Amino acid sequence: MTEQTSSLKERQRQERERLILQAASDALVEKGYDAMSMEDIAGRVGISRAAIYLHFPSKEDLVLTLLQRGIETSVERFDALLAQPISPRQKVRLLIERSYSGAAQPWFQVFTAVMHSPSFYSKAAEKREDMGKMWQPSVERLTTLLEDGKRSGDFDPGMPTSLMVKLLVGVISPFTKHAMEQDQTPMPLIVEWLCRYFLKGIAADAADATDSPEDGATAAALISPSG
Amino acid sequence: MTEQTSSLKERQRQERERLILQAASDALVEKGYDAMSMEDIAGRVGISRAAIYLHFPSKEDLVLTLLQRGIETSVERFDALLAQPISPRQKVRLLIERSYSGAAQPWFQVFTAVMHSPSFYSKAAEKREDMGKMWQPSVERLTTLLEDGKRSGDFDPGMPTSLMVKLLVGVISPFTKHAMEQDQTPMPLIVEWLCRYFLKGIAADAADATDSPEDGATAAALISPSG
Amino acid sequence: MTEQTSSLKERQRQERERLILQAASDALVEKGYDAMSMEDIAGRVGISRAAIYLHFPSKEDLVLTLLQRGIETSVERFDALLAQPISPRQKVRLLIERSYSGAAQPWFQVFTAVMHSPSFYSKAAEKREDMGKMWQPSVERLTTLLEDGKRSGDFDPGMPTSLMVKLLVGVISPFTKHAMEQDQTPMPLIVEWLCRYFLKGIAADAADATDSPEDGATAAALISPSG
Amino acid sequence: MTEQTSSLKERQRQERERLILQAASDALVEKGYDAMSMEDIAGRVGISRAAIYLHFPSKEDLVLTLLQRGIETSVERFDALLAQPISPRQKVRLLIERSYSGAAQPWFQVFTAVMHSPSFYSKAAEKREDMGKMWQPSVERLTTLLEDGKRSGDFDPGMPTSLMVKLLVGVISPFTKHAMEQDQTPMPLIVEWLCRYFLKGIAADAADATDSPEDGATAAALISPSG
DNA sequence: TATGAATGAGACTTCATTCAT
DNA sequence: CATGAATGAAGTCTCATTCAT
Repeated sequence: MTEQTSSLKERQRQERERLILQAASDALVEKGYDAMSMEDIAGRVGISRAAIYLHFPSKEDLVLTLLQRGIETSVERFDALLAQPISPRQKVRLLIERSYSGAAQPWFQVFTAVMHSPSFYSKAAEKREDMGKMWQPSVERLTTLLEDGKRSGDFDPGMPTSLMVKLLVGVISPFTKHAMEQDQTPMPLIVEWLCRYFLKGIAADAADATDSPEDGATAAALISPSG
Repeated sequence: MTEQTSSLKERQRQERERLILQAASDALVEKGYDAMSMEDIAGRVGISRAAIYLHFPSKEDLVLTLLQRGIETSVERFDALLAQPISPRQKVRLLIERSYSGAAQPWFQVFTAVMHSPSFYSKAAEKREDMGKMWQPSVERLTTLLEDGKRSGDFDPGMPTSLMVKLLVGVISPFTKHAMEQDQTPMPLIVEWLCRYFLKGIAADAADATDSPEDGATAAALISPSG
Repeated sequence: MTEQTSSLKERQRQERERLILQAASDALVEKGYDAMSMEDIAGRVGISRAAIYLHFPSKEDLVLTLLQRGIETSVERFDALLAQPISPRQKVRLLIERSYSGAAQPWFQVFTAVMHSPSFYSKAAEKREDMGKMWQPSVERLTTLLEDGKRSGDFDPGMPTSLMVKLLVGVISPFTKHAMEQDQTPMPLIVEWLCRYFLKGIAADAADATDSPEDGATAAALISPSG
Repeated sequence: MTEQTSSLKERQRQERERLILQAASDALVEKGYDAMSMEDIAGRVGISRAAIYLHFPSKEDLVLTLLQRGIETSVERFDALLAQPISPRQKVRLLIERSYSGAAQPWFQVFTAVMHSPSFYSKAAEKREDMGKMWQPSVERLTTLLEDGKRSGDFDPGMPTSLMVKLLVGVISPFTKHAMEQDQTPMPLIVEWLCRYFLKGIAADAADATDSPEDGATAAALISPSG
């Protein structure tokens, strides 16, 4: 019986925790890390500030947990996508399209909101060695995807994969999304153009489609002829 | 003589003001709007908090001024660049390269830092109608540049220019810069790859280099066949 | 049980609030609105500044509440006095005597202290339409009292009641009280003389006890012969 | 020559001082002591804050001087009035009427404004033994006037003169004036009624017009039968 | 467990006052 | 003589966090 009770309580506890994280997520996206107060969160959940501390030891840890949960979810979705029997180009397309669909990952917005808050970033850096490690799993998946594409001849094998990853992240980042949403162009078109843009940008050069000799002459020398 | 005196004092005053703005700029990039305190700024300059108020009526106005000054400077540099007798592709290259050079526009970082602070953004929105209007002049210049490139056949005439502008801004944004700086690749190479990436991404399609029929079949239909 | 608990907490809360208001009252009378700091109040109660904000959203609201509570109490006492089966003259006497008794209404002092603070007055005017409306109920009672006296032949029916009210308020105002307390004369005597002064001052003229023709000749013409 | 120069400079200096005092007077009446800032004064005169300190060592002293000058002027006017060959009743009338005339003594408003600022009052009390001494000359004149009236049979010889003085001061105080100005009654009528009120209030009792035995029975016993 | 109460630290801002020029 | 510049002290208010109930 104790077990059942405990289990029930535990479930309630986790539900509470989920609600808090959800509220924090909303508040974070809406106000940013600094401007978000514990009262904001408590108010949305309908509990007292103090109750939050029964689940998380500090505002900082609360947000850190939020990120971790988000990443876990995100990685699962990544894996599902990557497991599909389609070409790397198609996978990239799906990834971008999904990022711009309405029900997209709110966690990504959270992540970005937090990344842009130096006051959190510096604090967190002290506590957990490197927040960047949370990226790791996602980055690994993207890396695999893009290298698959290189091998299949879709993507330029000369471009460092780490750069490609960052560029892809840039395309699907909520910051870019936010910027695009301001545009008059209908969203489906925007997404289509984004896909084209990114895919062309990292595509393997068709034949010798290098920049014409006039521009980038010097800089281009830095890169071994991409053939 | 009074003129000289006045001029001297005025120069000193402006110098002080410049120092304050510089300090604010640094603090802003380092800590973000909310976490930056007036004491942070005063400390860097070596004056008292109260002294700042001799130059700016509030923290908010100080940052607003910072943005305006930055934009003015930025637009001038834009114009100088655009006036050069080189191709649009070359101009875009220069623009990107310059953004990643050491002495690049810190104002851009400031702008981005501020854009990511909802607490400032909302306050400022009340005061000055639309902070977005400060972007206008820069956006206009980029628009002209990119449309020139379309006419010269360098850039894809099918892609909406407003999208191109946003993509270019994304490439030279301090957020992207920050991400790139984490990469192991030497900076000059990164920049070269960035240029290629962007220019290829928005390039006019060579012949019929559309996506192979397999991918984007549906979505591509949204865009009139680029042939 | 929960009810009792709630009731207990609520009672404690109200007690705290009362203590804060009391302290604010003292500080206000002693220092005036501007010079009174939240620290002054907190210190008297033995709590921290921040604790005050758990009860009142701002200094201004705290004082506003103080006034409202005071008026409510005051009006109740007015009503009790006016309900007594004595003549209007007697009621006026009682009113004055009570104002000068030791345990007199401190709220009146508060009110006056606040009325003399332009900085509060202007702020409050913005918030609540007209602070003068808080006077209304008290003024109405005094008006009724004095008009009763006119009808009973005790008071001069020629003098505008609104003037009488203001004169009576003047007599019982803490400013007058403060002045009187500086006098050497024993307080009971002072009060007796005050009563006589006021009652004679507003008394219906016995017979034709108008000013002798010599003085006020011109001005007196303004007032229709009080017969 | 030095003398003339000195004299000229001295005159200019005094003129400046006068302007400062005038500005302070205005600001004081408008904002009260605490809310009035040195910048308020400097701004009205068109000089810098620092310049004020060339004439007065502190805000406190500035206001103290303001009071002294005001009293000096006031006493002169008192003397002129008292020297007139009219009855005490007439003199009181004139005094009241003048207090309510448009060009009345602004210094009185200043005095009251200051009296109502405990923060100034307490500070000043520390510096100059007793601010009350500044009243002295004025009080002496009023005392003389009222005792003359007692001797002439106009005023009640039983009422302590010091009380009469305070009551008279109350009638002509700017606080009363302010209250009266809120009334609908035309000002000339108000003034006439005020005169009547005060004169009747302190008048010698016609015959035995004591309060009817019912009221004030006990208290009245305190005062020796006014016959 | 959950909460109301409490607080210390710190934020922005104001202001009387001083001083070098 | 007058001023712009500077500041220290103080004031109002916010917030993450703790703790007794």
